[in-house]
Amino acid sequence: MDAKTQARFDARARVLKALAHPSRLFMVDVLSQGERCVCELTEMVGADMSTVSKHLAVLRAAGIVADEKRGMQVYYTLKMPCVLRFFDCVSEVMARSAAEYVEVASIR
Amino acid sequence: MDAKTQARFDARARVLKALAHPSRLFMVDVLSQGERCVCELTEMVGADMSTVSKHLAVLRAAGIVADEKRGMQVYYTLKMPCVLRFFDCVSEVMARSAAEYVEVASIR
DNA sequence: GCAGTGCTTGGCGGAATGGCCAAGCAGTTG
DNA sequence: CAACTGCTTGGCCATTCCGCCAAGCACTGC
Repeated sequence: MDAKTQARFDARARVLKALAHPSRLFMVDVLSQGERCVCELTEMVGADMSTVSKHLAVLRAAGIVADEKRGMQVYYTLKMPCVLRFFDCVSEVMARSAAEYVEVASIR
Repeated sequence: MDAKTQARFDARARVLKALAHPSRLFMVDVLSQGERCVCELTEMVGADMSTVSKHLAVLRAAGIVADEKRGMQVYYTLKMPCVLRFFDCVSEVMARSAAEYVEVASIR
């Protein structure tokens, strides 16, 4: 794997890492339906606001969401709706994995 | 976020986490062109075989690849070709991120 | 200005991840 | 059986991630 190839896969992995957390996936899902302020997302996720803010910073750094301050609130929007397509594939993987778990369980 | 929703996003995150590493993405890419034994992948990735083996175990646990022992070698195959679709979207994210980096750099 | 709200950042402890080396294990070959 | 190959597993260390609390910062309103 040469340096150029390495760099390309590093970049891809960075985006996937940004998405690879349940709370962040949930927020992306919520934001696909429209912008939300941090307070709303905090409420929905059910974690400390500082935690949610840091998750949003991760998504922002990856270019997946953008923030805009309006008045006292900061609104986040989904910049990469195409990431939603991930879910279709992931669901497929999940369905098979679940089936295998059942299979393994029944063997035991 | 109720327990059921939590479980769904946990499951999705698990698959994304399995993919969120440069070496693992590279191996998925290689496997999309056909099966490979661990020794070949080790050679291509350029890491210790034990490291590669552990990465493959992560992909296998997520249901993304499958292994089959034939003779002295273990061959891995891609079970979820749909994960390749991720890359199109990731490329798009990368292109925009790169553009922003340039922008930020030029401002400095 | 000062108190209050909304958000971000710093910091800390605990958990998970990733890499290598070494040891173990299965299958092959002499 | 003994030596060898291909792979996996255990263990260790360094690094990163993740959650909360506390502090700081920006804007609003009294």
